Amino acid sequence: MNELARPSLSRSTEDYLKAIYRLESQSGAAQTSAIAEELEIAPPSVSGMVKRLSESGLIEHLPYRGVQLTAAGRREALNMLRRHRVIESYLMEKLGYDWDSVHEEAERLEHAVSDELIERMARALGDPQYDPHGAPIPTATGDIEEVNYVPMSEIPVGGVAQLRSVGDEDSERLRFLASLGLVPGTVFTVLARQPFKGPITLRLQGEEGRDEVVGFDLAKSLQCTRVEEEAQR
Amino acid sequence: MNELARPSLSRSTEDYLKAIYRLESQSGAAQTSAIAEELEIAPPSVSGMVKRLSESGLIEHLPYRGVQLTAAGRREALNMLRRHRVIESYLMEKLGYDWDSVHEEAERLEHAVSDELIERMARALGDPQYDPHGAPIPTATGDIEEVNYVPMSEIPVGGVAQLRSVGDEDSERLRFLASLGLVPGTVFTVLARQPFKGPITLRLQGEEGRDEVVGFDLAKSLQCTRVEEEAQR
DNA sequence: TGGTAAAATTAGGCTTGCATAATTTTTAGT
DNA sequence: ACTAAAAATTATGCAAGCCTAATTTTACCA
Repeated sequence: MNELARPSLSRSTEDYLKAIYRLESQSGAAQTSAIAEELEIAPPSVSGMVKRLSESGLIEHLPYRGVQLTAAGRREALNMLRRHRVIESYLMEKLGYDWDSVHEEAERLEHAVSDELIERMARALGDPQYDPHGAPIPTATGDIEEVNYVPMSEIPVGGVAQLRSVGDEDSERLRFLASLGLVPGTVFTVLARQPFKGPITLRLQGEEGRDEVVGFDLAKSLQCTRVEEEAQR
Repeated sequence: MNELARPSLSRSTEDYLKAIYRLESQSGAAQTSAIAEELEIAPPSVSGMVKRLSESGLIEHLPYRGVQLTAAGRREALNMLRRHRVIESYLMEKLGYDWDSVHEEAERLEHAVSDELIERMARALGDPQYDPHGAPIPTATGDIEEVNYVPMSEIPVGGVAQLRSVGDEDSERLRFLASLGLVPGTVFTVLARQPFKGPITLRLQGEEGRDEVVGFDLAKSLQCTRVEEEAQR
């Protein structure tokens, strides 16, 4: 309620909340070891921090069971997500950053900017709903669009889909995707799928004759929406 | 020489270097107690940090005598100054901040931005030489313009001068200055000076009939250059 | 030159956030 | 149900940075 009295969380705290949010979204729960791996920190360090976070009322901790964000914790996590994604959008749009290099810069800036600066950046961009990697940007009030994407790895042969979201963390991976023509918005048809988690062959729309092959694991991380077939004819 | 291998200083370290640089510029030397006052930290804490900084080769410490930046320390301090001033310029120019509110935001951001982002911001602004408060911006190579300003408090009655630099830290003070029409670039004539550190009366150029009175202490902090009299006739 | 005030440092303590080693709890397989 | 492996926690310890209280050094003045 009180917008002013933000005790301002530590950088570490903010990173923990982000990691827990991500784990909760992906797998429903956040285990100590998973947090440790996300943050590249030893598990006992996580145990210690979890105690502090739960004493601050940002998470709820069931010992030996895992951790959940409280409403307050989720609010902070979404705020960080907003910061990160607005910053990425701003750096690309206004300062000429490449999509494979914004993440690192945003990772540092998100802890330093004020809410006011974020709102000014967002306004300067026309309040975008998605960041350059296709991820939805939470609103200033802490709402985030529920996305219902399907991984490219699950689209059957003959299926037509549009790439929506690619994740922003690995810049080499992003450069590779760009070299394949795979950016948010790209529409493609699945031409073939090898069994045993084998590669997937795509035909990209609008680039006559451009076929590309994508490994299964990579395809699993590419979030897509199905497209009506007739729209492609 | 190696641009990549920056161990990246802590926020605290960066603040100490900035404070020491400022004190060296002003009074030639930096004493423990002066650093403590600048940073609003207890003197023994400064003693402790001074030991660490001098072990890192950023400052030279003569016990009980004071502290001096090494070449490496000065380089870092100037880099921080550049960051701060480029950020202030950018926030005002591109994101609509007021000149009395940029300082606080820059104070946090300067520790988080990369050199690359600073260069991109500077380029987007056309590589400005001065920040919005009139302070010279060090170059990316660590050179800073030697300014030779005279405090408004030392300009004799009848003297004509141009306000150059006002300092950026106190936002109330900045709002007050703006309300008097005193911003970098303002040209004025000293109409009267009371003795015993009394107030100074100015006539502002170009705003017919606008006379303002400024207290001595405030005038002492307003850096000006003298203007040829005939240029004003 | 002695004595005191100011400045600086040392001594000792606290919190945050990390680590490793040891221990406890949970999970899963037979 | 028992037991080994996996997961989590507790026990300790460390560095950075801050604090207050006590001590040392320097500076200045009569």
